[in-house]
Amino acid sequence: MCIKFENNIPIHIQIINHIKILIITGIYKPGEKIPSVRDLALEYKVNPNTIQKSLSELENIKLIYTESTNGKYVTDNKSIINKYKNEYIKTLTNNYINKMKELNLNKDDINEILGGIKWN
Amino acid sequence: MCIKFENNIPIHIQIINHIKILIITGIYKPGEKIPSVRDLALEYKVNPNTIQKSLSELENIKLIYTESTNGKYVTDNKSIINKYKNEYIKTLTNNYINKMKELNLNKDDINEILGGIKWN
Amino acid sequence: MCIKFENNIPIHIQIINHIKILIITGIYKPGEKIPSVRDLALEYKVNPNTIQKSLSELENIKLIYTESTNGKYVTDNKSIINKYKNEYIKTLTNNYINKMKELNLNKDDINEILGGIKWN
Amino acid sequence: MCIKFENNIPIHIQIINHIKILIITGIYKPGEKIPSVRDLALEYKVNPNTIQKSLSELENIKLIYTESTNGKYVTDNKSIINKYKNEYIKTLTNNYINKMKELNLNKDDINEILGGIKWN
DNA sequence: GTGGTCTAGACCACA
DNA sequence: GTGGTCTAGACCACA
Repeated sequence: MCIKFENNIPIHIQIINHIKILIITGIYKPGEKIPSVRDLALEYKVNPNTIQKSLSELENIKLIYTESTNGKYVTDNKSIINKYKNEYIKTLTNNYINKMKELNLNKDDINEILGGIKWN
Repeated sequence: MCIKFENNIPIHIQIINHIKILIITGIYKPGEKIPSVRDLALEYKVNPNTIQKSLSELENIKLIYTESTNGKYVTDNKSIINKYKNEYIKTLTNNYINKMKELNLNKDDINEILGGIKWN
Repeated sequence: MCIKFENNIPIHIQIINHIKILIITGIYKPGEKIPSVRDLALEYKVNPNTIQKSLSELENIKLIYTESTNGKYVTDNKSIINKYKNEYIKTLTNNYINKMKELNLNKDDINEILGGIKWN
Repeated sequence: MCIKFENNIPIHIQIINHIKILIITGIYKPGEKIPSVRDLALEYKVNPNTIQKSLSELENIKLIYTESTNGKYVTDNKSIINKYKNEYIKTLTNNYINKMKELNLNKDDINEILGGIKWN
C-alpha cells in the first residue's frame, strides 16, 4: 500500500477516495472483509480516528457495511459499486477531455490519438 | 495566477510543469516576454531563487531564453513547443488509459464512453 | 585540493570545470565515489549550495551520477568521459594555436618549436 | 581595449603582461608612441599610479623608453622585443604541453592532433 | 551521513 | 529594473 497525500485536500477525503478506488477496481472485492481500522491506520500512517471518519463516510454511501463485532466489509451489491465506478469513469474522462480542450484538441484529434495507441 | 502546490513534489518542479503548460497551451505565446523572476516569485509566493531554478531548467530545455538584463522570453521556435505539447498529450493520454485499464475497461469501452460525450 | 578562483567567472562554473578536469585526467576515476557535497564545500571553501549547483550540472552532462542517500559517483561510461576529454583537448589546442597566430607564427613555426622540445 | 583582471595576481603585473603582449604581437609597433599614463589609466580603469608602476617595470626591461617631456615609446630594438616574444612562446608552449601531459598524451599524440588542424 | 530543497537576503553587472 | 550569484542556515527523506 502506498499513498502520497496532497496538500490542500483533507486527508480523510483522500483516504475515502483511495479506498473507493480499491473497491471500484476490484482490489477490494465485493463482500470481502477490509482490514481493521487499526491496520489501515498503520498502513496509511494516520490516526485511527481519521480512518474511522473515512470508513463512516464510505458506509454512508453504502460502499461498505459493518458487521457489528466482526469488522467491515465491502458491499456485495454490485450495482452500487458500478454506480461509483461509472461516476469515477466519468470524472476521469471529463478531466482528460478538458485538458485536451485546453490544448485546443477536438474530438477528432482525440480519436486520432487514441487510435494510435497500442493495446496489450 | 493560481497554483496549489502538492506535497512530495519539489516546488520548483511543480513550477516548471505549470509554466510549461502555460507555454504549451499558448497562454504564454511564442516570443512573448514572461514576467520577471521577482514578479513570478510574488505570484507563486516562493523565493526568487526557486523561480530562478525553475526558469533555468526551462531554458535548458529551450522552452524559454534570456535576453540579458532585459528579461526572459518564450521561445519562438514553435517546433520545440510542439515537441513538449505532444509529450504532454502522450502523458495525459497514457495516464487516462492506464486508469481505465485498472478499471478493466478496454479499447472498445473507452471508445463507447468517448462516443457518448457531448462536445461544444 | 587547491584552486584559485578568478574574478568575472562564476565560482560554480569554475568548480564545474575544475572537477571536469579531475575526471578527464583520471584523478577522479570512472565509477569512483566523489567527496560529499559538504566535504567539497569545505575543500573549495564555498557554500554547499554552490557545490550542489555545480554537481547538478555535471550530472546533467552525465559525467557523474547520484546514488540517492549514498553519494555521487563518476560515470563509469568511459566514452562520455572521452567525449569531454576530446573536447577539452580541442579547446586547449585551439587556444594555443590562436595565441601563436597572434604572434604571427604559422604551422611550420609551431612544428619547429615543438620539435625543439625535450620529452621526458 | 578590454582586459578582465584575475584575482590573486597584482593588477600592475597583469597590466605589465598585457602591454608586453601588445608589443610582442606588434599591436604596439617598434618605435611607436604609447598612450599617456592618464589615457591608459582610463582604458584599464585603474589608478594612474598603477599604470606608472607598470610602465616603469617595462622600461626597466627595455621594452619601452621615455622621451623626457614627450611621452613613452616602444623600443625600436627588435632583438629585445624578439627576446620577450621567444620567452612568451616558450611559456605558452610549455603550458600547452604540460596540460597535454596531464591528459596522458605524448609527443606523437600532439603531433597527430596538430596535424588534424585546418589552417587558414 | 547522504543528497536535496527552500528561504532570506546581500550583492553584482548591465544599460 | 533585469537576470544572476552566493551565502547562511533551516529543514526534509532515506536507511
